[in-house]
Amino acid sequence: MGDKTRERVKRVATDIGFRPNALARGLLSKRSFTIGLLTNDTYGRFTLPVMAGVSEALVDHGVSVFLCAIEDDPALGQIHVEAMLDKQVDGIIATGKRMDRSLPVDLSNLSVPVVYAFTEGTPNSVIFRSDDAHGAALAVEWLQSIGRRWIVHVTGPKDFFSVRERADAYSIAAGECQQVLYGVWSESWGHEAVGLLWERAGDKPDALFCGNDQIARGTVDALRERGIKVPEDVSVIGFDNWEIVAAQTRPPLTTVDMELKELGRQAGLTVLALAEGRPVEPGVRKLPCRLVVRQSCGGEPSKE
Amino acid sequence: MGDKTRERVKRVATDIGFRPNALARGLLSKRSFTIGLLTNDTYGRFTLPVMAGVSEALVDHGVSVFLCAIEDDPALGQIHVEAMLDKQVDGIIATGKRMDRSLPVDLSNLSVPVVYAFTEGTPNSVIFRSDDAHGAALAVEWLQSIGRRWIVHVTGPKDFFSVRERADAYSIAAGECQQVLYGVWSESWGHEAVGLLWERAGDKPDALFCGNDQIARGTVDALRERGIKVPEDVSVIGFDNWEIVAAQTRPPLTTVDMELKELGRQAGLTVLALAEGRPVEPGVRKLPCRLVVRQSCGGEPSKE
DNA sequence: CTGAAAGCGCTTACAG
DNA sequence: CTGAAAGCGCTTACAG
Repeated sequence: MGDKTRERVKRVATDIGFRPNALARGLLSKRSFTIGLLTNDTYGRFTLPVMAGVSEALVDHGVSVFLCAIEDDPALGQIHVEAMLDKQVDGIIATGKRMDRSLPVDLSNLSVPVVYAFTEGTPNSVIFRSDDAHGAALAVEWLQSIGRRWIVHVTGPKDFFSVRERADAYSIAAGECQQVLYGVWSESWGHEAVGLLWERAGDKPDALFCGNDQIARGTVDALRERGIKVPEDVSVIGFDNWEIVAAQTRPPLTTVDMELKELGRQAGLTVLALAEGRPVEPGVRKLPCRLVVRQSCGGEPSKE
Repeated sequence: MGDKTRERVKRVATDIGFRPNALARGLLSKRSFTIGLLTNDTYGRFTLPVMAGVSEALVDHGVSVFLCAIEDDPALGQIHVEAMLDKQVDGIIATGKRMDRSLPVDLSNLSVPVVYAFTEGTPNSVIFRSDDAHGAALAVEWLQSIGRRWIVHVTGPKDFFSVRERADAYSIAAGECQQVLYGVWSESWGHEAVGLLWERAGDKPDALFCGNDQIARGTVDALRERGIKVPEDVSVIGFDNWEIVAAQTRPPLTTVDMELKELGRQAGLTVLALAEGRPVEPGVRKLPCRLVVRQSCGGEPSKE
C-alpha cells in the first residue's frame, strides 16, 4: 500500500506491457477514439492524400481511422455507416472525387458529427474544399510572369462546378486573348485540343493552362509529335499535381496542387473538435492551392 | 411479459433504431469486429486494390478496417500497432509495395493473428503473394501465340525478387532468342531501352515484355517517335494493370494483372479465420495472375 | 420458458 | 490520501 508497492505495481505494469483496453474505456468515456472516413473515390487519387492528412493529424490524439470505400452504392454506404455507428465512432469525414456531388448516403441526421472534405455537404454543415479559383489564378499569373500572353484553357466537362470556377478565374486573369476548350478528363482530349488549335488558321497560343495533369500530358505529347518544343515554344501547366502523371511527363509538369493533405489534416482536427464538443462554425472553407514548378513552363523553379 | 409485450419491445426497438453498442459487446465476446491494415505504400498503387478486397470480404462479416499508412517510419509503425492493439483489433494484415521487403515494424509476437499480403512475412506466418512467374509465363505465351518470336524483356532493378522471378520465367518460356534488360521502374527507362535496342546493328525484336506498365508506356511512346507501329510492327506487353497508365497509353496496354483485390479478399478471410480460432496452414500462397488484353499486342481481346 | 444476477475491463465518485 | 463500490451497455449462465 505504501509508495514502494505503488512503484512496484507501476513497474510490473509497464514490464508486462500492460495496455488499457480501449473498448472498456470507451464504454465509460463515450469516446471510442476512432473516426470513419467515407469515400466513393475508387482510384484513391483524391482520397489517399486526404486520408494521409487525416491520419497524420489524428494519430497524435490517439484516434484511428476506419476507411470505408463505398463506390457509388447507396446500400453499401448504408451498411458502412451503420457499422461505424455500431462501433461508436467519434465522428465521420465524408470525402469523394468531386466537389459538386454528394456521397450516395444521407449523413445529415446522425448522432455523431460529420465533416465534408472535397465532396458536397448538406446545408449548415462544415465543408472543406480547395479554392479552385485561386489555383487557376496562380496558374495564369505564373504564365504571365514568365512572359506568356496568349494562354488557352483546355479543361474538362462543363458540368463540373470546379471546371466552371476555374474557367471563370482564368477569364478574369487571362486578359484580352482568351479561349476555353471544354472536353473530358483524358490525355486523348489533350491531344485532340492541340489538333484543334494548331490546325486552324491564325496565331497559335504560347501557353496552355490545362484542367488536369492528364490533359496536360496529352497536350505535351501532342506538341512534341508536331515538333513544337515545350517549354521553349509553348508553356504547359497542369492541375492536380498527380505525381505519377506530372513527374513522368517529358518535361515534368508544372502544375497546381490542391493541398489535399492539408485539407485532410484540417478536416481531421475539425471532426475531433466537434467530437469533443468544442464549437465549430458551419460553412464552406476554401483552402488555397499551391503552384508546383517543374519544367513544362520554363521559368525558375525557385519561386516556391 | 407475454408475447404482446415482447413484440412491442421489439417493435419499439427497431422503431427508435436501436443498435447495440459494439464496444460493450466486444468487452464480453473478446471480439471487436475490427482489423487493422498496415501499409508502407504511400502511393496506394498496390494497397488500394488490396484494401478493396479486404473490405469487400469482411463487410459481410460486420468487420471494419483501420487503415494505417506508416511510410517507412518504425516509430510511426509502432504507434499505429499499439493503437490498434489498444482498440482490440481481431487481427492485422500487413501489406506493402514489394514482396521482398518487410514493414519497418515487428509483428511477430503480437497477441493477435497477423497475415502478410504483398510484403515479406516472418517464417511460419501466413503470406499471400502473386505468382509472378506465372504472370511472366502468361505474357510470353500470349506473345508467342500471336506469332511473336523475338521477345525482349525490359524490366526493373535486379535487386527486386519479383524482377528475378519474372526474368527466370521469361527465360524458360522465351525460347532461343532472349535478352533481359534491367533498369528502373520508369517511363524514361522504357524510352532508353528502345534506344539501346533499335540503335544497335542486327535484327530488331518483334515484341517487348515490360516489367511494369510505366516502362511499357515509355517503350510504346519511344517506338511511336521512331515511326515503329505498335502493335503492327512490335507487340508490347506490360505488368501491373495499373489502369491510369495502361488505359491511357496509345494504344492501351495489354498487361498482366496481379489480382491484388482477390489477394486482399483471401487475406481478409484468412485473418478472420485465425481470429475465430479456425486452423490455418502457415506458408506462402501464390495467387495466379491474369492477362488483360487491350490493344498493344494485337491479337483478339476475346481470350479471357 | 422467464427474469434477475453476475461479469467483461475499465473509471469515477464516494466512503473511510 | 487510500480503498471499495457502483456503473458504462451489453451477454451469458443460472435460479425460479
